[in-house]
Amino acid sequence: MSSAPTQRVNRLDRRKARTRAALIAAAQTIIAEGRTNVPILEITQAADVGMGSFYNHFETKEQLFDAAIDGVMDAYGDLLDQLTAAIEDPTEVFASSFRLTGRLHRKEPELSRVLLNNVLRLLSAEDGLAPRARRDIAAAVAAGQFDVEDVDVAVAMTAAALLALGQLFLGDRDRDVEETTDRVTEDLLRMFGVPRARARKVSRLPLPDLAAPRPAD
Amino acid sequence: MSSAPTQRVNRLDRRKARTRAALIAAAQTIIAEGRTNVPILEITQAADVGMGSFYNHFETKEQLFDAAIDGVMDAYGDLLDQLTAAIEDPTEVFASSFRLTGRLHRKEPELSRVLLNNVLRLLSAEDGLAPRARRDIAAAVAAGQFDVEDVDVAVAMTAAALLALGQLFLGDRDRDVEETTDRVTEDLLRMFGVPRARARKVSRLPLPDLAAPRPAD
DNA sequence: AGTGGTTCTGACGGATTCGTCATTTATGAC
DNA sequence: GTCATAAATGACGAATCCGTCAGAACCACT
Repeated sequence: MSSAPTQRVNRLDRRKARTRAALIAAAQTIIAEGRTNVPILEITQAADVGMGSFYNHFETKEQLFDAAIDGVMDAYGDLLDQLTAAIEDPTEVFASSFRLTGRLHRKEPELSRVLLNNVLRLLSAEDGLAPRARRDIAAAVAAGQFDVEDVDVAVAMTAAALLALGQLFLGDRDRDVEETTDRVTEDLLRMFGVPRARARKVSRLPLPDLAAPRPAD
Repeated sequence: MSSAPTQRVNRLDRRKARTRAALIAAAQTIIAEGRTNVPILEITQAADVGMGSFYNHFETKEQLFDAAIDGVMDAYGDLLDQLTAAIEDPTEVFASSFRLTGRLHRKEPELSRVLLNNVLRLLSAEDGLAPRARRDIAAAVAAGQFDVEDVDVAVAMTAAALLALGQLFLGDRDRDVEETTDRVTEDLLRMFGVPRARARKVSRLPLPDLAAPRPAD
């Protein structure tokens, strides 16, 4: 991106976007704490924004929460795409994404809790991560590496496995995240028809570093 | 007056239990509709019970909901045990339970929604279905039929697969429940180390009839 | 600096919900 | 039948929460 002083247009728009972002950010931390059902006033205070501002941007709390979760999902999805951009082999892309997300349950506990507290959304085909999983799986199928009859089932099983991992780590803090995640990855790959030896190898490849995802400001 | 034989136990206790049961039953249908957040008054009215009675039995709505969900889970778990009591082979017990529960997403949509709306509880190791799954899986492992290194992982994957099924059926009403459920069952079994041929066969065996579960009165 | 448009703000009235409590009803012992 | 106890009941005051609105603050443009 070139350094263009585009501040010419919209200072007003930027102000509006800023308070909207503040609301969303506040909502994200509140969701991460599992405490939906807070009064609107508490959200606006956490966002350091006037009470009335809420209604300038959203009509209901649910609307705000939806936007907040979408934001988290999209930001994380973008990060994943970025981290796996260098990998060409479809199976490896899938495996890497899954393994990174499994590790995220420990590295980013708040993000993990957002996932767990919004399971249906994660499983649902519309939002955030599911389309990316579908894309990756479809690519592997097209390349003749996965043998799955029904991509939707595969997507659902992937999401489900992710949740299962999160729940496992939540209930047993001493569990080895890398070890467990990689083994489940291997199981998943085998479930998708990848030969045993290759499944094992792919799920043990070195991983790119997972930095903290940065929600867009 | 004249006859006082088997009137042993307190009529008072029975009255108390009855209103408690009424509250729980009302809460169950409300939960099934996905509408937590109703005022207490609405629950007591649905239960045909005085407003004040609520506080004779519970301190918070969450307490009531917890009891209600536990009740549903236990009732369904008991039903499952009953239906699979005649089967001796551990793998078949596991597969039958899973397949029955998959079908339940269509046959008992309300129960299905209870599951989906309370995912974390279903996944959690403490309550309801998870202990039974653990028991069945452990039995299959002990019999040398499952090759899983970590029973907790297997339990979590089972629960997650169940949720994935529910979500799939919710999002695509035309999807074939039996077909999809049985295929996922087969995948799960193979993931647990069951040989391909046997996995396929076991996940296609005839099933006992799934009648509507009857919560204890 | 003036003007018109946009967003921000917090206080307020109205509505909802809570939890208590005095009273009533059902039960059991005598 | 009388008394004592446990549970049920719903009306009421307290508390919470919502959504609006009138004015302040901010911004672009001339």
